[in-house]
Amino acid sequence: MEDANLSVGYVAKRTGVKVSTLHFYEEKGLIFSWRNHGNQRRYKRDVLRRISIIKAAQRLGVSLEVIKQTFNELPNNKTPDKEDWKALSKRWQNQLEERIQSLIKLRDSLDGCIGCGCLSMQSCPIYNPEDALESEGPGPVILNRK
Amino acid sequence: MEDANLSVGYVAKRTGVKVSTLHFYEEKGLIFSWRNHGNQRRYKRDVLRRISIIKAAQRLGVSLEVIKQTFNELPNNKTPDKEDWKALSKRWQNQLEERIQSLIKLRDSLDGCIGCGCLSMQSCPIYNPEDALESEGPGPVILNRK
DNA sequence: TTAAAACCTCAAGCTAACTTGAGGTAAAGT
DNA sequence: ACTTTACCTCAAGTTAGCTTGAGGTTTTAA
Repeated sequence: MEDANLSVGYVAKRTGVKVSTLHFYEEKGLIFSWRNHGNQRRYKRDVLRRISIIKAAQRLGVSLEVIKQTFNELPNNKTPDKEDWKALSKRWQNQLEERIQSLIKLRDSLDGCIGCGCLSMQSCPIYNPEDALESEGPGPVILNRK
Repeated sequence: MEDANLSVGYVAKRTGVKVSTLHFYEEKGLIFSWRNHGNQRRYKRDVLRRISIIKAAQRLGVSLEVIKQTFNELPNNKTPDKEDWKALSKRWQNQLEERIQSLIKLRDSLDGCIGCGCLSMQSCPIYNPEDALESEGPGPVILNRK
């Protein structure tokens, strides 16, 4: 009963993502399936958790590429269990923290700059990324709307 | 001397953006130029400030579309002066603040979730956007790298 | 048994913010 | 005068993360 074979439509309904997204994730190597007699995708139940993790990580600002790499680091590319998720989320939490700090820095520079209005390309802290904000940093922060 | 006619190459060098980007901004209606005898672009000096503002706003997470709209709201689509910039940056600072708060909320949920590991699609706060994070919210946070 | 619902593949489209390239003209340096 | 550098236009390509559509097959429900 535990390694049930779930259809793509069922998985879509349960996770709230579209069927096309599941196809897409599979193509990208983020999830896996086998085919039934009539060439239709079938999934193990753990795909649900895998997708939860993908979605959670995305909300933390982690790209699909990085998520995939992370999965690959787990023995046998297994779906992260409780302990794994603990480690992953700690790691991503740190990156989140860095991004928050960057934004706070930016907000504070802005405080200083409002009223100055110089916007000198050479010295304005709003314009200039010198302050580690972009230097090698954590990459784009993206919270997807909708 | 003040409304000098600057070449596209000069403006590119001074602002650190590529010539193709200047073409692009012009096409999008973010900056303006006239042509010399030989059909080459010429800019007023204030284009430098305009580009500074575009870049600054982008770092605050404002899209080109919104930047353009904002410029359009200024009388005669003039380049924002010190006072204008004060108002604009205040406005954008608020949006920045909201994004920071969203991320902090997310970080804190994460704190609670690490160790729990449930990731229930139905109840996990990391997965679920219920907490105003996505609801109509401030839109995508994007810090462009490079 | 038949019709609707679900599934399949593959190609192309979407958004943002640009970049690259081809093919040609103008301006500047020697 | 000649050559290099700068500039021009227009079309197409790039990245991420998907979505849409066409044309066809399989499953399921009545």
